[in-house]
Amino acid sequence: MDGGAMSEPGFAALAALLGDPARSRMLTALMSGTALTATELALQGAVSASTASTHLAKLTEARILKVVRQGRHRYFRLFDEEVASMLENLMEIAARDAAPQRRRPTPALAAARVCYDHLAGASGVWMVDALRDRRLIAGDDQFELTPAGERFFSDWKIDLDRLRRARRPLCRTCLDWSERRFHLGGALGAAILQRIFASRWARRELDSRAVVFSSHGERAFRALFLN
Amino acid sequence: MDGGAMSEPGFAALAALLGDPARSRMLTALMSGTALTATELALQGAVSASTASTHLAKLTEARILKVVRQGRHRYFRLFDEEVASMLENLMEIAARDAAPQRRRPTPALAAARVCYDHLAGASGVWMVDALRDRRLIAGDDQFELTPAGERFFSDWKIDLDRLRRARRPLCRTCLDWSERRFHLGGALGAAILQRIFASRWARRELDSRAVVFSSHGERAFRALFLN
DNA sequence: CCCTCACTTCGATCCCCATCGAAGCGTCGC
DNA sequence: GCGACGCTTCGATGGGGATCGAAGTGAGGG
Repeated sequence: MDGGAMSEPGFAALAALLGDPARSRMLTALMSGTALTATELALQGAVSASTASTHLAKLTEARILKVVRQGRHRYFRLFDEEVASMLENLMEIAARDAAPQRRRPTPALAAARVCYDHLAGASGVWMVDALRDRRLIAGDDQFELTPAGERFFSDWKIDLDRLRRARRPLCRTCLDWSERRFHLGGALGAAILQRIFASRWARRELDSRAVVFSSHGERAFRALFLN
Repeated sequence: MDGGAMSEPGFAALAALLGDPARSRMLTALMSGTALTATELALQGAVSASTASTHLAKLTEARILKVVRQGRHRYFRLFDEEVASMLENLMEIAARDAAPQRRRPTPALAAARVCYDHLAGASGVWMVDALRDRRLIAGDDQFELTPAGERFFSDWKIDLDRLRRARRPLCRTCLDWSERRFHLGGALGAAILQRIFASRWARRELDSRAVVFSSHGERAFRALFLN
């Protein structure tokens, strides 16, 4: 005998983790980008607190989630954008053959949705196009802020220095699998979405990743980049 | 009662399929882009023929694989580039936390590897850069052949008309997760790789996705685009 | 026309792991 | 401090599915 266990590709263990129904429900909930407590996730996963606990331990161990203790709560988030992106990818492929009749995701979701903590979907790639047209960002596959962009976002009350001090990259390309295009992730992408919510231009649909712009908000959002 | 079964996100079933060790070994073998018979895949998966048969039926049903009968053999392939790309993505994330010490894939693999049926890795994105520098292809996120490119590939004995007649898109961007860049997929990407092999510039490493250029082949390959 | 070969279907077995309740352990609020 | 709350650990249970060998189907080959 050669000693037993047959080698197994690295992605198998990862996929197996994602493949459990309860865990997948938890992850879907976390795709909204919000941090949730273990109890909330147990609810989302439709399992008991103890079961949820073991699931969350495994997901954290595998670096799919990260956890931060706060008082007697434990808040879980997706580990980072790359994990979020990978999940989007998986969802896209799954949706593809699950429903060959109605292909695209629900229109509302396609138009604007949150990917972890930044804007994705049609609105997300539209914004990238607009930013590049105005030369506020540059680069094809690796975005960079131009001097003009620097001024633009400072004027819009986004504290770029603070963002840069964070460990997280300022600009990051994040692939949108439904649009087959990049949108803007990273610290700046997150800050922009926060600003959009703070300005009440859009609100997050409850228990969903959809982002709904008010008609005024949409006008303001577009005007911001078009002028 | 609401009828029992708790709803489960679409990607869970997909991930569960990818999560089985035997299936993951089969899929890894198919990532080389070659079509394999059920028996060969049983060997790769290290399971009996009967077990492999049920696995392959499930993977085909889920449109992860497609099958073509040829005599008394059944040849299996990955369903399409998108599936291949999704698997690459998954591998990338899995590799990330599995081995935080040696991050990158083995240098040989990173330098040039086959992604389903076209060139990926550093060589793949290098080629895209070169093609764009010479204005043979255009477009940031959706490649298109320029008139110059049209002539170039015709001169290089690639029958573009035949490629266009195929149901498959000519140019397609395929995201390279190790390089964080696009490389060229689609019918043209596949034709280029075939040409590279036919010219003996490179050979495929056995039972691997690595593509090894000969020193002469590498010079020829680079010269082709640089001149 | 048999025999082989590639593959599938069937039936039985078995193991992994998701699941739960109960009990344990911190942390907060009073 | 004492309860209440949030979460984890433990032990026991059960079910889904991976696995195999044996038998069945169908396509070639001599």
